[in-house]
Amino acid sequence: MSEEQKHRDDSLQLMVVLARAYNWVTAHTTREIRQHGLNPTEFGVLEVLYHKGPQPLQQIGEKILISSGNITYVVDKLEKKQLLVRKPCAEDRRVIYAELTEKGTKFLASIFPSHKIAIEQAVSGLDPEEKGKAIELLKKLGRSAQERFHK
Amino acid sequence: MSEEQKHRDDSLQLMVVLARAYNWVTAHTTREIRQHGLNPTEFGVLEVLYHKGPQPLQQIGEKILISSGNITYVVDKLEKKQLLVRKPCAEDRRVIYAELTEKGTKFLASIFPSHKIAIEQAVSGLDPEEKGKAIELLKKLGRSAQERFHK
DNA sequence: TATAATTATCTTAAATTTGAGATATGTACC
DNA sequence: GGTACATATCTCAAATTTAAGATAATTATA
Repeated sequence: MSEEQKHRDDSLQLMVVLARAYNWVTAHTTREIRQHGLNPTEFGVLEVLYHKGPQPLQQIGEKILISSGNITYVVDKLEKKQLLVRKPCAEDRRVIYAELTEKGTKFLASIFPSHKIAIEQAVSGLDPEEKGKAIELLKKLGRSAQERFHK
Repeated sequence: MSEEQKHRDDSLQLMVVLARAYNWVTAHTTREIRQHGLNPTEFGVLEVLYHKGPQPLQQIGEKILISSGNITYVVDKLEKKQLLVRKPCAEDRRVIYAELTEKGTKFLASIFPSHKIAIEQAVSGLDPEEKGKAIELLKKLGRSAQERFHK
């Protein structure tokens, strides 16, 4: 196959290996998360709040790419579990913040170490230098794919 | 931050940028797929059959990482749409193959070009050399994550 | 100010996915 | 042959997710 031909199929192959890598890496983290009684979406919401502080529901949904209906559903569940609370925004009364409770913060702090270990195990096939290169490329890829996605 | 500390967080960051890249790249392909009246899982099944030929249901599920119940459901839908047929295996009567119909093959052939364009658009933020490097790293990452995942 | 357009959240029904277990078949071993 | 274990598909209920539209609040514009 010519160099030309090789390049013509690169995008397709990149898509394939990206999907495969994502699926198998998340297989590790999903199993770990479920062991703590959460599903991946619930964990995603808690993780955003844990690292970024209180966030409007809307913005949480944007960060983890789920629908508005799903955000309502998941936040309801987490509120029932008393891991977070809803706080109406005083400046803009359409907006509602989600904020971790003390219980939620402690819970996240308690499961994060094993979550991190699961990730390290999942990606340990790359050495530090390769990880650095992969981070650089994936950052660029993700950023550009987002920019090129027009509603 | 020390080099040591930087490396300690590499795995976490790799996970983050991998998820972000995957989510935004698939946002492109998912929209494209839905325009043809399919959901991503249905497309995934058809794509496997299109590229690999008739496959036992079990093996389709393994390739695209979905549950056995889901495979039955999706194959039912595709069979109703007359895009594929079930074919019992003569050698092993537990096994059922899925095989594209002529309609299914033609359909895939008709949507694949625009699917490919959507992918090319999604990953066009990387130049050919970067794509090659990313493919190499993601291939290694996916393979090792799969190997390290023990049931 | 009034009107229109936009935004954030929620509601509801339908679609999708999973998980547990049922059924039937195949394989290994005694 | 018979028994235990493994495998492939399917069934069914419950969990999750989406899509469309309702409601309320905000912003932009005439």
